[in-house]
Amino acid sequence: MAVREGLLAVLSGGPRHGYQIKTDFEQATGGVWRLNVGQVYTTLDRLERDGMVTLDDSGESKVYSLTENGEQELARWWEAAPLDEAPPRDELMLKVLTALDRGRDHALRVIEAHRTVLTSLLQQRRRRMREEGPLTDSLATQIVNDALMLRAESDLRWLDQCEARLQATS
Amino acid sequence: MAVREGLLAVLSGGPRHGYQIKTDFEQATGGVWRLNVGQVYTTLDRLERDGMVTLDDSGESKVYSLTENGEQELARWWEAAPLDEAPPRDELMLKVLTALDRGRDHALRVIEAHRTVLTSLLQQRRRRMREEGPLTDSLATQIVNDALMLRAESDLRWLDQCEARLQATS
DNA sequence: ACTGCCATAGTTACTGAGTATACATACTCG
DNA sequence: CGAGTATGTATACTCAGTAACTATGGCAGT
Repeated sequence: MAVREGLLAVLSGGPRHGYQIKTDFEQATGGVWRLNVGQVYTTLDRLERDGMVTLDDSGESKVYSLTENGEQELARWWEAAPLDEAPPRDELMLKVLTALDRGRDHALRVIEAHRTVLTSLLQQRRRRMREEGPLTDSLATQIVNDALMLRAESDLRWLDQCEARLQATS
Repeated sequence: MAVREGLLAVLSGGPRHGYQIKTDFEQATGGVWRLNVGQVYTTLDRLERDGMVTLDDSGESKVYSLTENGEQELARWWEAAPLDEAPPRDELMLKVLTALDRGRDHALRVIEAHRTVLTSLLQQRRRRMREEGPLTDSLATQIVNDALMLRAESDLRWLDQCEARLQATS
């Protein structure tokens, strides 16, 4: 349920219609998260049903606006940190864990393969960031790239740690 | 599509029935990822439809086994690193990005709130890991905890970096 | 012996996330 | 002027995930 709140956030900048919400959302995320139009409209339908937005159908196009409820919901989302939530299912983690079930050696191979790819991916991103980033990228894009790189670094560190733990038990 | 492959991975350990697949999967992930039974069976239905597993209905309970196709698919999944994939939608990132759209100050408040919570969460996990971990936890649980802590650290570093970038543009 | 609880085993119906595609109109570039 | 592209909306579909139900067998306590 993140797109839902994302759309509310866009609408907090003022009423707009579906297509515009989509493009605004994509721009806010520096273009990394594309939205399918269909998803926007169905999500808006649900938001309307739940009293978070209202629809003005009278003009040419359908214009959505935030309601009081919607604003409160949005404010809660921005403030609230997800303390108790179950950790998001992570594909890399799942791969290693299931591979581990099939034996230490298999897990080590999976770790190695992913480390190689992740490393080169990270280097590419670093280079791109150094060369073009500061000149061409918006603040949003820079922030997104920071996140992607830090995430990749953290994944790599984790792979190393997994390997260490596996070798300790051999 | 991670549960799908997760179930295949469990089945690669030998034929078993739905409920057992569920419990095995949960055990493999150190108990952090619970599966709803319904999801297991519907996913197995799709896997059967796609020729990844076969169902033996003759006995008391329904026993699923991997097919050739299923094994190949699974091997591909374990080997292949997701190079070109779109970055996973991350709730924290989305919060900060949309908040940024509503103004620098708002973004700074959101960052600050999340940093506080994340920091204490991380400390809790660190303490738990130091005190109980090595004695009671399985290898899977330890590995999962590693991932959660590294992820939290990376998120914190990212929040710091966001703040720095925001203050640089003020 | 009975009762209630828990684990095992499976089914069904539902919501929500996400994709593909169809169908308009309008602008714009060669 | 026509082809392509941007804007705008709608609908049908698959997959992910949850809730709630049935049913059976064991076993713990009274």
